[in-house]
Amino acid sequence: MKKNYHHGDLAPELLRAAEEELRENGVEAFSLRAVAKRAKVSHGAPAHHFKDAQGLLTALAGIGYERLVQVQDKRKRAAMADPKAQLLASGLGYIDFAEKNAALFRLMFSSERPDRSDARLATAANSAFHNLTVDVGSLLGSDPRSNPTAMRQVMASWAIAHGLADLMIVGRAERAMGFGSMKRKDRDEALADIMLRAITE
Amino acid sequence: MKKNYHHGDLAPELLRAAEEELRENGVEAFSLRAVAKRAKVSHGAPAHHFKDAQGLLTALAGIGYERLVQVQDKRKRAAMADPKAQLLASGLGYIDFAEKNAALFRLMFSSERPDRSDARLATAANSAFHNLTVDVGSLLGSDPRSNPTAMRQVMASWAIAHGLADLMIVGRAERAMGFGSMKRKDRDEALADIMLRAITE
DNA sequence: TGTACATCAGTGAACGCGCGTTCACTGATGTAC
DNA sequence: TGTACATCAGTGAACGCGCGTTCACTGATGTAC
Repeated sequence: MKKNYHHGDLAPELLRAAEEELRENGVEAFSLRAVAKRAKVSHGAPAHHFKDAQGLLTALAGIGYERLVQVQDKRKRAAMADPKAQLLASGLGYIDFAEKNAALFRLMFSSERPDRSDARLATAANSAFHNLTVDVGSLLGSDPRSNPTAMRQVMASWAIAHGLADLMIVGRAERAMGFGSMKRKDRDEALADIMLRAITE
Repeated sequence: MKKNYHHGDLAPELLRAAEEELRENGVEAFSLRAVAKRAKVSHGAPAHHFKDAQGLLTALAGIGYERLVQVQDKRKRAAMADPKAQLLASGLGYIDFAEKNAALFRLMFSSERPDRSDARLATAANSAFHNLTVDVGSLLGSDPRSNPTAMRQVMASWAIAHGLADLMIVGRAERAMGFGSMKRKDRDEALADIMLRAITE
């Protein structure tokens, strides 16, 4: 690749670098200068693309939600078509994403750094939730948004997947269940069994 | 209170100040100097009681787990004696604690700052988990540690409470369920209903 | 009870560091004519 | 196709800030005799 004075495509490059920084050093140690350095660009350059560190992290969190949905969709396509299997696939995708992108998951759900009032971020975050609502809707055969009981089922499905994901990231589920020594398929089965308990038709 | 050169009881005072800092500014903005300032002590003083910021946060996280168990126990004492009610009370206490101590909860479960290999912290963290195991044990009438299926029930109970708690802190459960406009008792009922879905006898 | 002395628990100045942000600059690119 | 010029997207020096940590110090407390 030619070494230009102008990078040409710095914005996505910064996002990539930011994600790597996050992965290696965690949300709490995140710094804009380190991102610029990793992107091999002076530390003043990001200002031309993102207002500040918060702007960059907000964009990155948004991308995270989009990728979360992608991971879930991939799982769903590989699963059986019946509503319960689809809902489980969503949950497994959720956990899968969290495990493989722990720091990003943290940024998305537990960090104060992204600007949660940002419209694009809110849209991306809601779309993941919306998918879940649809899944539960087809399981129950009704639109959850008009039905408080169904809404609780949505919440239960989300909470158990989210709880498992979050506890797995800290290593607490590992200690309790010993996932580490299990084959991937067995682990998924165990997780599905656990989530299934929170899914009532 | 007399204004002494020696504070006399600085260690607990620092822990109190640290918790206030956490509450007001969040984990990500935590600094030792701010804690010292809040405790009305020079910024060099904490070194006599805690090795560094990590030491202070590790101790604080440990205290958090102890308080979590206390909140749960209080709820359990106020609940019916049957195992299912006890388990639900544990869950409601968990959520209650998380809501009222959001930043501390984050420190305990999602932060990289405490030293997770610290023996006291590990003990405190495990004790909360142990209580849960006991509750599920008396619900199922067997010791979960010798029974993989029961262990999954433990994990399900924990995950749904943890997931609800974490999602409530970020305000996501709020948006879905509208807890804000509910009376405390109704809200607890809704939460119990959701958690109940993950509890199979 | 009094004195000498060790230890404890603070103070505050000093250090070096990485941070975000600003700004004058400059090379590269795109556009008008 | 060539030239002039505006705009874009970088550079790198400079700034002020809060941070953690160190260290010589000093006031308060506890203990031995």
